[in-house]
Amino acid sequence: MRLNDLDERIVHALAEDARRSYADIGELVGLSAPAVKRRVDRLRAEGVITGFTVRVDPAAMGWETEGFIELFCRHNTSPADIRRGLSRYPEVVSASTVTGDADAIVQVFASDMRHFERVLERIAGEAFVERTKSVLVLSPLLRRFSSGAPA
Amino acid sequence: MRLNDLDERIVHALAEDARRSYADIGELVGLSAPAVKRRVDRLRAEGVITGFTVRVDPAAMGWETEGFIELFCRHNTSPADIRRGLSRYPEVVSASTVTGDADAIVQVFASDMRHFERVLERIAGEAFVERTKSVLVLSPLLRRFSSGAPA
DNA sequence: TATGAAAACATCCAACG
DNA sequence: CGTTGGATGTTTTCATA
Repeated sequence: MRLNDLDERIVHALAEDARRSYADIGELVGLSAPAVKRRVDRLRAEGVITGFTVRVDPAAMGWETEGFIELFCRHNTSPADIRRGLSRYPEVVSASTVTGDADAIVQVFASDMRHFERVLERIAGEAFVERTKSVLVLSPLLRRFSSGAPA
Repeated sequence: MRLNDLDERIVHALAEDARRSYADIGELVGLSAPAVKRRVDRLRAEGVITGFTVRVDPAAMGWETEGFIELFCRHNTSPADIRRGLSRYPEVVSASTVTGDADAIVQVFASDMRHFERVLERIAGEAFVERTKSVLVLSPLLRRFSSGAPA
């Protein structure tokens, strides 16, 4: 499922502003509005574009505290187990299994330090978790694309 | 800059589908289309909503390889220096200064391992970088919200 | 200060060439 | 893929609470 240059430029335009009109995008990439719509529809059908979402200032949503939690899991813990365990936490915005010492890296948004600590303790108490190591975000420097499935 | 219940429900509706019409959202939250638009306009003006973007399957974009790079920087490196240095890499999708041993955590998408390695070497060669430590993502388990400023 | 109704305007999208 | 035109959505104006 390879994208050509036109598709990439359309996706890029949508990444910058997903509410931009098809006519605007068409002007940008040299296509008519319906042609752009047809490509966007095709990209959605193919699963390249999985949806449209809003970019939000976390602080404004009351999420003042952000951090990463490294998970060291018990033996015989599958990625699916981790996923299932973590999906119940609304504070978890992203999680991945990784190479290296830790088994997974989990990104968490919390309202404040107390909230973050409470989430950390609950995650550390999960049956499949052996120990954790966490770092707090001081300043978010860059936040670019959005990917994957909705909440 | 506190949000009331109505604002939160509007933001939530947009987070699920940013191209949903104002009339649809209005029906959902019990407002007319113009009332929803005015609130969205206000949220944008206040910086709560920073934009609208598309959710993309990274693999479909040709980004098969994902990883985190911990940055250990030279003394007197400011967050702005790191931001400036990293913003030139299109492969960098997120970066934050953090507590703990490392100074910053950088999330990178690359087309394959060779590409990832090339980016890693170039970042490690930046003047402000002393050393790096990186892990590769094995499986992305969860990907939820989008936040922050556009590219 | 915030709302809804309505009108003017823009965009979308299915049909056709 | 582009053009067309009726349907749908957006945005301004206006009156009201």
